Amino acid sequence: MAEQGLNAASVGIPGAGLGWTLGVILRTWHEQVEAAVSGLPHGPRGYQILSVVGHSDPPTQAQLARHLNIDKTVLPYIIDALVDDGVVERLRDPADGRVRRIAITEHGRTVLAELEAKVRAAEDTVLGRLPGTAREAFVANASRLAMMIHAAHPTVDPCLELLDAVGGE
Amino acid sequence: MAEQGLNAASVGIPGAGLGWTLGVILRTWHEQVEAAVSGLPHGPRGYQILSVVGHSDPPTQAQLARHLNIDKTVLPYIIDALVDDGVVERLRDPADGRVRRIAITEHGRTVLAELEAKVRAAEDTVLGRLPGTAREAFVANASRLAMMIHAAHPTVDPCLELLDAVGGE
DNA sequence: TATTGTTATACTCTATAACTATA
DNA sequence: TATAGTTATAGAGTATAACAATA
Repeated sequence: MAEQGLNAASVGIPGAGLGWTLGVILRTWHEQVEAAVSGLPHGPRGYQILSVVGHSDPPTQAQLARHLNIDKTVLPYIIDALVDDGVVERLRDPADGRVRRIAITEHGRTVLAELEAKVRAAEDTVLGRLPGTAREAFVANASRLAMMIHAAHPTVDPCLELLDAVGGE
Repeated sequence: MAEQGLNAASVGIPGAGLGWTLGVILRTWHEQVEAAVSGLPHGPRGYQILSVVGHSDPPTQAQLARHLNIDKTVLPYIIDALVDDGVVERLRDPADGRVRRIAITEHGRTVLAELEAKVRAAEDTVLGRLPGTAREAFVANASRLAMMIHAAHPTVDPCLELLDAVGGE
């Protein structure tokens, strides 16, 4: 019981490489944000949807599924819960009777504003351990990398405008 | 069907913030590494265990579970599969009859060496989109952050020696 | 009494398939 | 024929609870 940690011989491969590193950070983010957005249905998932819907023209469910990498078969349940909560609504597209566009409601905007403040605070507790410049560099590099990956992925939406705005190659 | 992507209005919150960013990167890592280590039981999970065991003194199962954030009840199944594969073995600890220390076998060392080369290549396809300096900065910052989080987490192993080697505060 | 390892069970999340309505 | 959305079902992954062995 004296020794609880792993031997220092693992310095060469801290934890177990990049996957361990990203896993630790993402898991912490998830825990913090889950606590921050408790109340909203489906926690971080529901928040991500509300956030996208709140900052873009009403997307279709298929677009949301592709963008957030959520299976299209689980989206209806989450959307239903968010509609019941009164933060989003389903709009019929006059141009295409098949699609349902997800729009944020007025109430949803106020909820989103509150949650964004809480999430910012939650992310501060995660990233705040890094000095300012390192933190900014980390977020910028991660964003850039994720958007390049996302843009290159054949099955998901291009998001090329975003890429240009950030400087992908 | 003309427009497939999301509106550029979401530039302010690319995707849906930090969670989206880390999720995209980690998911891509997982896909690539899963393909790279196919053959080893339990894919990336099995690889992470083999990697830790191959680079440290034989840890107990409880230590492995805490370090890799795997529930202690699923570890026996994974270890069983790795033992059946002949890459690790369970050793009894002379000092404590309860614990089973997991050690890599000779065969396991050759398998690990091969897999590490494949994983390095897989990670290159993930991170290779970033220019060299940005990539190094990203990995260094991510590592540092993850180790600080890990060290601060009360329920997991301290790993303080690792932290010192990298420069935590 | 607490801890390591194990097993069995239940629960959650995700993926598969099939159906409708539109195009 | 193909796509958007929905539903029901099956599977993988994860957590909960209980147990034996040891400290």
